[in-house]
Amino acid sequence: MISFGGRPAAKDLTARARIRDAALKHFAESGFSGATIREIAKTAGVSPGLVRHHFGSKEGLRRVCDTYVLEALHQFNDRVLQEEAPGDSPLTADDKRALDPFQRYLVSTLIEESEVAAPLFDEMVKMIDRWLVKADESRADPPMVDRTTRAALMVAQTMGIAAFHKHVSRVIGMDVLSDEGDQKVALAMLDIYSHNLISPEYAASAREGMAQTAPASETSNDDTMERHSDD
Amino acid sequence: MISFGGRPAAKDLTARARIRDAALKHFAESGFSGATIREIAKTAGVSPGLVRHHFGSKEGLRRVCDTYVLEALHQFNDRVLQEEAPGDSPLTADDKRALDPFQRYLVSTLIEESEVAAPLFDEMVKMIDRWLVKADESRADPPMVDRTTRAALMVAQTMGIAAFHKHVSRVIGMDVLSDEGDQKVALAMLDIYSHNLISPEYAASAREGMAQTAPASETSNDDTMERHSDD
DNA sequence: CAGCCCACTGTACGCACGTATAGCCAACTG
DNA sequence: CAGTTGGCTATACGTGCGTACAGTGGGCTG
Repeated sequence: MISFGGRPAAKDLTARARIRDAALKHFAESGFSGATIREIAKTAGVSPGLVRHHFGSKEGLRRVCDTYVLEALHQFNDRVLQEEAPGDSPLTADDKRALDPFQRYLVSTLIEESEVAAPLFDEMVKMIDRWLVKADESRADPPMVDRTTRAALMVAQTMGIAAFHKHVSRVIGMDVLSDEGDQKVALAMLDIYSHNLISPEYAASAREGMAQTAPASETSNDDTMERHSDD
Repeated sequence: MISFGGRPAAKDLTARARIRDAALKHFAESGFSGATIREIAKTAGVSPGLVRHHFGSKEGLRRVCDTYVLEALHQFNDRVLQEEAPGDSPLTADDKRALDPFQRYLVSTLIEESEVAAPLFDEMVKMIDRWLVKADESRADPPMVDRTTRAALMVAQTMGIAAFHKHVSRVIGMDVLSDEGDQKVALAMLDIYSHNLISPEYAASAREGMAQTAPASETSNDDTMERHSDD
């Protein structure tokens, strides 16, 4: 069982564990390519050579960190699903708090494509999908698109808040990772998800409008980034 | 005026413009640190030395690209605000399509902190905020949090879809950048934003519950990433 | 035509990185 | 006590990067 809260003092950890923890920290803050073995070793209080000794290569170290986080998320997922409908919200405040340490690592992992990025994302989709099942029960009209698509988009949206938390913090004037900011974010999410930002009537008409204008894909998707004016 | 659609043939561009376009492309795909001057020069069909000749340094090249995109977004924003309530949706399909080439660049710029990252984000917040004004008019109860906070979170969410579009595409089984996938995403967003994923009753009770458990910030936000179990 | 400017190239320097390897030292084993 | 194992360090190698700089050729100006 991977513990989220308790932990032995840093000095009591195995050098291997200290390296892994340092790597989790650096990968989360700087990404995989941005982090360096030398800095990770310095944080762990060991020599760079020892990193290679224990993990073979930087890629090997990444693999260990990835599976560690994947396992943690998987256990967390199981625990949430086991509780079986604790309320109406997808996550309690405590649950969100427990995931905080891993959020930035998840973001970095998902953006730079590693092997476990897909399983990690799918695991989160599974979580939201499960929650959408219940949410769909209390709606009158059938959903416009399948549940999985909506779940995937909501996961991407949620991770977006974590990815750009620095900008969000700056705009709202408080750190979203602090208790105060987290509460404000939670309130905002409650508000957003409990109110229709688009009226159902307009959504219906917009759907029909879309069905007319674009019944099928027509244009080729060439490299759109090379379109700019000259000087 | 920066053109979004029309562009001269690649060979007719100034070498300087070709370098800038190549940089926009590489920065968008690989990020600033991931992109290399050598590869950018190769794409532009020039020598690496010419890049330095025209832009001074890699940082100077970034600065030019940043202001270019910032200007484009600013013009786009002005144009949208000028149209004054074209409908109920924040962006039309054509508008979204016009922003597509810059989305990945925006994501990369926002994640790696550059000087214009904050202005870019703020510009987008301004867009959503403006749209929220109208959305707030047609709701009965007062919002739980200020409009700016909700706007910032919605921007982060929206950018999250762009940031993780690869994973979303994999899960939903079609490229979200294609016409087909884009339409599906648009439909899903219409559905999500036109339905209450959380009942207002639960949201209200959850708000009161939160007010009790955490009336003020109490714990310090120490480094939460160093909490793990030993081996 | 002489002189100059400037876009542009080729080569080289210094640096930081991941990686490789030889060796040290404490702990365990017979 | 001799021998071996394994955690650990120090040093060095190769590579790719941003950067620097000398040089070149075409077009403009006087």
